[in-house]
Amino acid sequence: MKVHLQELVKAALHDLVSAGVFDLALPESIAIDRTRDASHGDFACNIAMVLARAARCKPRDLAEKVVAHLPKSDRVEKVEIAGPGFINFTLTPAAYHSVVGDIVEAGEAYGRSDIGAGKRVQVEFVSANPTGPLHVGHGRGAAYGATVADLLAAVGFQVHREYYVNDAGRQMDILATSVWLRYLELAGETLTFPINGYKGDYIWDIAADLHCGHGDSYRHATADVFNAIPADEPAGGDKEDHIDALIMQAKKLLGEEGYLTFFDRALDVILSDIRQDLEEFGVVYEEWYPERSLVSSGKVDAAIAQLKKSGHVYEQEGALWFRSTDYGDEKDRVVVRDNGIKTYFASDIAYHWHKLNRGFDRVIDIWGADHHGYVPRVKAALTAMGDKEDADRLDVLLVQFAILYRGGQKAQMSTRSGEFVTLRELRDEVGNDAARFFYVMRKCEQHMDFDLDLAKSQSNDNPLYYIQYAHARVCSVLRQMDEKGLSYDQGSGLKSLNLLEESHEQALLRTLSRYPEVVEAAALNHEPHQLVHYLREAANDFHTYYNAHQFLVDDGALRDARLTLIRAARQVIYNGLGLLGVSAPESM
RNA sequence: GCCCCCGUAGCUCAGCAGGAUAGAGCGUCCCCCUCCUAAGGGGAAGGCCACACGUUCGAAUCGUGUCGGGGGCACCA
Repeated sequence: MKVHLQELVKAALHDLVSAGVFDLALPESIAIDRTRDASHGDFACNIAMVLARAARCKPRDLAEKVVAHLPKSDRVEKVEIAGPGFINFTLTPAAYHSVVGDIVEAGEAYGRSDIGAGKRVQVEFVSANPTGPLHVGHGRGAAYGATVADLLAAVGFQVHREYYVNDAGRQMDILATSVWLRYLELAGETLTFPINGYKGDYIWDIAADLHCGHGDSYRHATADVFNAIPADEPAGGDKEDHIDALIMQAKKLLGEEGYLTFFDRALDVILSDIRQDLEEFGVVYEEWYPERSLVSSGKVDAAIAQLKKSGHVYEQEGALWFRSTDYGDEKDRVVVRDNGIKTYFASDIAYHWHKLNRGFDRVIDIWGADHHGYVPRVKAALTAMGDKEDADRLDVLLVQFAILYRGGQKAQMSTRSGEFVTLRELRDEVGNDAARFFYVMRKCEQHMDFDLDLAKSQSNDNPLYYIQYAHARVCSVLRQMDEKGLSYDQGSGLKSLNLLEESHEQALLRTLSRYPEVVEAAALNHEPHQLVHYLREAANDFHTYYNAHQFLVDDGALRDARLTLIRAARQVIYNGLGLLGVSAPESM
């Protein structure tokens, strides 16, 4: 529709210029916007104000000339000039009636498009360290990432969803060591658990499982384990030195094979738990990309070599530094520590470098907002290694924290304390639908207060129920129709749409026609919340209509028309909820 | 100190590639079922869009600065 109006205006301007009325360059694009107020018609064009200066003409006069030269269109009922020089278009009812046909014809595909033109987009999200169950902070990234990915797929992008598994590095060693220490306790040893170890119940579970399977074969006396280990923090030492020494001790006492038994089991159990959790949440991936494969295949070394080749690398005090300040970072960053261990930054560079070389047109990372300082240095490295355009293909979307409130009380979410609220607990409490919906209700850069009581409430306070109820209500009407022995004929309904003359019907039609634009905007701007708000409006239009008019009327043609309309509304709500990963119940 | 996000109705938030009287939900106050689920609908009250300058025909929207809230600034991952 917008395109149609743009063409009309363009044609009018072309006429005016070629007739020599104005001497100006035709604008690249002509803005046609939905009006906010129905008294301004359906669409408005501001072109007269934009061109007024160049045309040396008052906006309203210019607008009048444009209107006079507009080609005729059967979809436009009237054109008015208003305010400072807006050209307002009011569409004919027939123009809106065609929307119903479009929806009926497209069904579940209504709202989908191919503007993505099959371009390959990778969306990497969650990627939480496999050191414990997902908590509610990860949940927001999961819901947001999954929805953004689905939206992009809906508008024609070829989407590759990926979870980067940080299964190498120090945190994993701390995990393996934590499990071993718990195992020792189960085997009968008495020890003081390190302050920096993982203390969650799931560590005990994994340890118990291993103790069950292997008995005491990995048992060592506490005295040997803690022999020559520097003191932990409560004892006046450094907690980092303490845990690092314990890791070394575990590797030494257990040997490579024994150590890997603990390491692999912990990783397996936790990763499959995460995978299952996400699957139950409706979040699935095309690929789980292990950091270990990056290391073992030599990609990290290759990346470092590439970085060296760029000339932006130097050695200082035994460490290898990347001069990221050359690219506007505030300080240089270490890539290889003086003890020879590569930093997390090194594998991250390698991962992203490799990602950009995997043939994606666009790469989207979804990170927690606490990582924002990381963006410039990753981009700096990619720019140094390739060219600027490579780095520009990477979009990093930062998701702010979600804070849970239960009865006004803030919930803990520290992975280390063992007293966090897990995603699974949240899902059990409010259900998958409410969790998915509430997480994407706010734009991602907005700090979010997640009100558990509201998400659980089955009342009109809860926007999710309001939308789902609209869907269920249509289903209910159709059930009533059967019970009353009334007939419905879609073909007749489509032919009788001209009977839909009520203002409520016009309003609903107008809203339904917007759906494809909303999906497109939500996808391209990575803003699922736009779809949430739209669905609420659509549900509102439907509920209002429901209250104002009877659908199951005696007049067969009118009944067919109205039922066709509300079935179209149901389809749009169904499609929209589907994109949000939320169910559309047939009865409530 | 530097960087990121936020500051719109009592509360939670839309609106922000500039546009015509600033919107919704909740809460408050009225009203609507002999009728397809009242888990609904209609109406009222409620705002110097944090503040100040600037750009513009036009600023909640763009720019700069100030103030307030949240977060981040390791040879950790």
